[in-house]
Amino acid sequence: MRDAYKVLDEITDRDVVVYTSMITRYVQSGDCLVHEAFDVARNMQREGLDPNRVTLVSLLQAAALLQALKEGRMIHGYAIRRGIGCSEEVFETSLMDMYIKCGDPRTAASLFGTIYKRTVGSWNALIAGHLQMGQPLEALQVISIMMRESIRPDLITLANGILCCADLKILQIGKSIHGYIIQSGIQLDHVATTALVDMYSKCNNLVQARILFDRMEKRDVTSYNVMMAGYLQNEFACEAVEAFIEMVGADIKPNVGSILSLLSALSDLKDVRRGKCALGYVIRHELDMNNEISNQFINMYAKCGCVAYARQVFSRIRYRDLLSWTSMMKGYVYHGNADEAVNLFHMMKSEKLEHDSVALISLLQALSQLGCLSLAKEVHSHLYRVHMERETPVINSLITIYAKCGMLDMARNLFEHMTYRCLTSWNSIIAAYGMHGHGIDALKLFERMKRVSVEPDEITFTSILTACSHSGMVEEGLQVYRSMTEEYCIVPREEHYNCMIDLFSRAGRLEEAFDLVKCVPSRQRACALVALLAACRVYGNMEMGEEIGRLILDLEPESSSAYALVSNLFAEGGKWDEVARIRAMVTNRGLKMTAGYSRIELR
DNA sequence: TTAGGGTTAG
Repeated sequence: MRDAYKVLDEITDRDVVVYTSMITRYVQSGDCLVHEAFDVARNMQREGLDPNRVTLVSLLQAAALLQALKEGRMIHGYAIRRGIGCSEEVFETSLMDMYIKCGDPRTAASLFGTIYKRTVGSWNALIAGHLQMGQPLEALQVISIMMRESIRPDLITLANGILCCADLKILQIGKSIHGYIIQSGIQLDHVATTALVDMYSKCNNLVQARILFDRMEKRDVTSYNVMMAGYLQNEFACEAVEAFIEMVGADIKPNVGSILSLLSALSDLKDVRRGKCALGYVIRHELDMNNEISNQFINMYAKCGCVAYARQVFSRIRYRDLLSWTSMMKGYVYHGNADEAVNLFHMMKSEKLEHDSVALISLLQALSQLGCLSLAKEVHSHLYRVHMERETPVINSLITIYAKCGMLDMARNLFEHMTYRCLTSWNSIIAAYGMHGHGIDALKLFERMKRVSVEPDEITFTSILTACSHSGMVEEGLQVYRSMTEEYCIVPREEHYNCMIDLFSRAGRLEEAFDLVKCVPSRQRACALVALLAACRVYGNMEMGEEIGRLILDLEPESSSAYALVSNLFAEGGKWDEVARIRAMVTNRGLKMTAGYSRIELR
């Protein structure tokens, strides 16, 4: 390239064409030499030569590559003054492209209207502009208008269409675009195939995504990252890790995105061992341990129960951003160390960092654990000062904290005055009534929610069933349970079984409860068994109680509370030999019995 | 062409 420049120097009679070809070459050379294009243009002007349309198109491309909006605007202004390229498709499309890549898609969209004869290129630029503005639906509409005007889309149009469908999770249109590509014999390229993999996995069609991924001739970091993200979105963390291993095995160097997805998968799997390996990998391969990656390490360690490691990573970050603070706070909340989370919030404020609604949510969760009503009220009034009173997730957290602190009226009031109620808002208020033993009100809210066409999810049912169980509403609970499985086709999870077992147990229907326990996978059975054991004591069914007691001890031989429960049961039945035997087991295993406590602030 | 902290239950 430099040699070519020397050649130019040697040409004594330089004209616009020579200069323009130099500029074009610099633009095509790649990122590091692009800025030289502007130098050549300046030299050209110094020699009194005026750039022509081709020169300006190349310079616009340079501005787009360098995201140099200022230079791009200057070129645009120059073109207007000299009347170059106005209403010409190629020139206007280059202008649109420049504005979009420089982050000003609005100007690009307004330029579209001035083009006299539009070609696919100009339509594509408009579509790209909408996509960049985060308007995938508008982009799709442009594609359909374009098709109606009988303009044949090219692969770029179609790939952008696929991206829109991925964003909007519209499988049907995505599939029809894929079908159109096959029918019209357009050869799929690497970028379009990657977009298809992304679209199918975002639309939960992982099988099709993997088929396309496997058919790719050459896979790169991006295609692997897309596949990993697909697995993660569909809760296949194990497969995401395998894809990462496969990528490294194929000698493809992971980038920041790959590491972020890997850490996300490992935190889902709670696999701290491989999490530590990931840290080793980042250090060995001198990957930039930037905030993005550090924050994700904090999340991973916290999710795996290693809050101390998370704190170490947090402490080593030189310039902590909002995400670092919130991730660490969330880690503490997750492990019930709410005091430390509140401390962190204060430390963050003392470092003059502005919080956002997400940080406030973590703070509210911590305050909720501490039963700290006064501070929650402070947060509530603060929301109005900073105009966050309409932020649904924060209000949902407030509903929960008010309910947990005994202020059900306040929770209801917040709920009724919300501008927008999402599914979580309904779940929160139903849970609020449930925890106060107002089963009938919870059911009424459930009916109202259905009337306004909000589809309940598994959490809604957990809350409703808990509410029924706390209010002793066995028949209603059974009806809700049936509607969950039959009407809403929700497969009951462990928590639903536990609710039902609790419901039967409290009502003294011990046999039915015991039958249901058998549906829970044995590893997760302990919780249900404890509830049933308590019921056996209340209803004096010592025979079943003893059987359950033995089952609990088999399942949790290291849990001191399990021994306490079983020993109490035998004590009540006067079986002092058994009591002594269990006490001896506790001593032999070196376990200690600890007393429980609860904490709440008085109003 | 990809990727990051969000509310609810138990």
